[in-house]
Amino acid sequence: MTKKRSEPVQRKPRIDAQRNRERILEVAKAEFTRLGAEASLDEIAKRAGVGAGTLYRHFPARDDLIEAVYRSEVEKLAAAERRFAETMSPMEALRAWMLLFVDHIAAKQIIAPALNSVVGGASKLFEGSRGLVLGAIDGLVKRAIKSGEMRNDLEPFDLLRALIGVSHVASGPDWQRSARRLVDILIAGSRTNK
Amino acid sequence: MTKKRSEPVQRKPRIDAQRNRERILEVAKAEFTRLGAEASLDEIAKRAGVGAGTLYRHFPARDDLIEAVYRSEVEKLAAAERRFAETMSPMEALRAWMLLFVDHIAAKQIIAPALNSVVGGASKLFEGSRGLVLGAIDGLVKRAIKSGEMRNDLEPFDLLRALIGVSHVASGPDWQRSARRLVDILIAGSRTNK
Amino acid sequence: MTKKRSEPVQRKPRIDAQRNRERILEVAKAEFTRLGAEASLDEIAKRAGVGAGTLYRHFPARDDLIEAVYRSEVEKLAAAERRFAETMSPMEALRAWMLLFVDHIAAKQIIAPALNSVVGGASKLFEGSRGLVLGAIDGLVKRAIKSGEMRNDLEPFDLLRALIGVSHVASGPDWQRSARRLVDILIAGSRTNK
Amino acid sequence: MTKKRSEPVQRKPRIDAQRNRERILEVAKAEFTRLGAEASLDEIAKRAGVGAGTLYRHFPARDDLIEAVYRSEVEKLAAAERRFAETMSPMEALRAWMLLFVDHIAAKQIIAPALNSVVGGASKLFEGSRGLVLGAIDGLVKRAIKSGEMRNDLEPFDLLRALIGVSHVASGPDWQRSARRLVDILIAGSRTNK
DNA sequence: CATGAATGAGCCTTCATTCAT
DNA sequence: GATGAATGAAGGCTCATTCAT
Repeated sequence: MTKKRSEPVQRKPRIDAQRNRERILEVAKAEFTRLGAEASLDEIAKRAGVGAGTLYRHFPARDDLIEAVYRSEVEKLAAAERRFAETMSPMEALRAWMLLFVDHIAAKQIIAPALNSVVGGASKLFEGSRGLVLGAIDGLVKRAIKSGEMRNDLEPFDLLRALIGVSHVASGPDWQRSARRLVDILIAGSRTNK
Repeated sequence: MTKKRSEPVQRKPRIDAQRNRERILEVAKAEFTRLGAEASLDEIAKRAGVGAGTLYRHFPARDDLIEAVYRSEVEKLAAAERRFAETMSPMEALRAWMLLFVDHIAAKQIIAPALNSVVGGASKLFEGSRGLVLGAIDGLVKRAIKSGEMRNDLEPFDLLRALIGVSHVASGPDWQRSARRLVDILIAGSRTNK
Repeated sequence: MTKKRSEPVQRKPRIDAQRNRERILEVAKAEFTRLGAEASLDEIAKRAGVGAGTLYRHFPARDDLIEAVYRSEVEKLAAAERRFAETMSPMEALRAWMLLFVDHIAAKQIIAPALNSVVGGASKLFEGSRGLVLGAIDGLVKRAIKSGEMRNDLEPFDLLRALIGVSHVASGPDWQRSARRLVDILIAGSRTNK
Repeated sequence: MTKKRSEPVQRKPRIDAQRNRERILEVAKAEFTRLGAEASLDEIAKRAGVGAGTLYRHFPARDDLIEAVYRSEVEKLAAAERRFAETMSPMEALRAWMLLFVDHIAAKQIIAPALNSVVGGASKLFEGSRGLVLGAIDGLVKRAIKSGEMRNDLEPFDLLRALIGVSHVASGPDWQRSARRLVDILIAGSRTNK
């Protein structure tokens, strides 16, 4: 606006905005991972190399930023579900997805709380993307039940809760292997008693 | 000078110190439950009806307060373990304790993180009481393995991690029943494949 | 929102940053003078008509503010030394500068302690500007010695120390004249015994 | 008062009170020396092994404590003056006393400010003991003037101010020798121009 | 007389959010 | 659209002083 107001120049168009948005998201993910959902927005803006105002233009409220970070992760999970369902046996696919979930989501301190409220159904935010995760686990579980390998009294939700719980524990030197063992216990506990 | 507006007059004897300490602990537990470990200490003091300085006299650092709250909970769990082990069958005792754990510890947002670091072994605080929880779960699991009902490849730690995870999820209208189902899945997954 | 109640409206341009900075410095100098280096930063901010945060943006640590105040004073002294050296005889210049030092620096309670640590060489802050004062007194003394009017066993440092001491005493109804007499004693004590 | 109110027991009489008072004074001097006049009274009480209330009983206000510390020092100086005056020549006595002053008073951060206000005549406290120092320096200077060795236009006050100033500078590795040189300059500047 | 618990004002500091440029 | 300065509300913590026992 401070430009000579006659030329319709348009030098720095959307590209810049888009680039900023992405940089912010990237940094935000890292910061939320490091410090949890309370990470300083000022710090995020600074690390992303933008002014505080710019961050606020893109994400008017803290939750908007959290959700954006969260959604990008969730989309990866949903995609994986489709991939696994096509290429693996039902129980294998379930197990693989559960492991991916833990691996991927764990240590990302916002994600677990965010998912938490998804499961709880409490929060307004995340409304949009909750379907993605729920759909994924639901599909996997239903397929496994249909195949007869899994108890039919199992609530997909419960499994999701358990996974979220396990993800919370992501810390300590050995947590990766521990998580793996836990997934296996969950799987074992979910099988039909042949 | 602006006193808590409900009590008549109240002396201020030495017993008050103890009473204050307890009131602070009580309020702190509630606040930590509501808001997590970041709850405002000033607010806690206010709700407990004491000056900020009084809180600091009793608990010079935030961690001291957290630990005190945490320890009082943990002691209840350890006591329960002894009770259960005496009066129930191994698997029953384990299940009962797990349920108690979830019921009791859940929704208390400091506890889970605190236990987390116990499991992770990372934190200096809680050093003192970590043995209590670890001992409890360890005893229960070992007894169940010895009885032949439980897989002998099970790491007590893993179960604790799973419980902590489940506890994290404490929210939503149905979480109590969900937690119960999860515990049963964990138990089922832990049994020997007869 | 509660604005300083005297100014009409005032834009809030970028120039304001500079203006704020200066206002803060001004107030800080006055407050440090009144109360010493422990003056309340909150109070300084309030008197300068800015929010606490603004003060902290400009001077992240108390020492940054102290140093800024200190440096602006010291620069005036260094400038005066150059002026005096050009226009006066050696002993006159020295005396004039000493009087200026006392007049100028005195009653400014941060300055004296700050200079103190300059002389002591102890403090990290002020590192930058210590050269200025040291250089000034050094130049004046060396010139006076060279002229033969001053004892050649005189440590410029000592004179500086004495001046700082005298500056400390700045209070009481008669201190200005007293300081003047002291400077003269110091000068007299520094002359060669013809 | 909470004792059985019939026996006139009197087990812990003045001795204790006196001992406490002295211990407090001792500790206070050390603390004031370490931290200046802002030292924590709580800390002083603690180090003296008494309750905060006890300190307040003996010294109702901070200034009362400061003055008490101050006075005990000042009395030593006054005593020294009498001693020196009897055993030394006028100028020697003056010089010795000045050195003692610097040695003794220096590094005791309350003393200098306290004396400061004595000289300034501003403060109500210290009223009582100001005469002691003033008397000492006055006596020494007058005697030296009378002997013809000292300029008769010298204000004893001025010398005191200078000494206080020099005392302020007490820090840095070399301050003792520097202070000594300064005293000599002052003496030199005070002599009659033979 | 001594004790030490309690109080609460006051200071420092951080940070989300707004807004003029 | 971007920038970054300004704001002000919290919150943490300390400490002088009072007061019940």
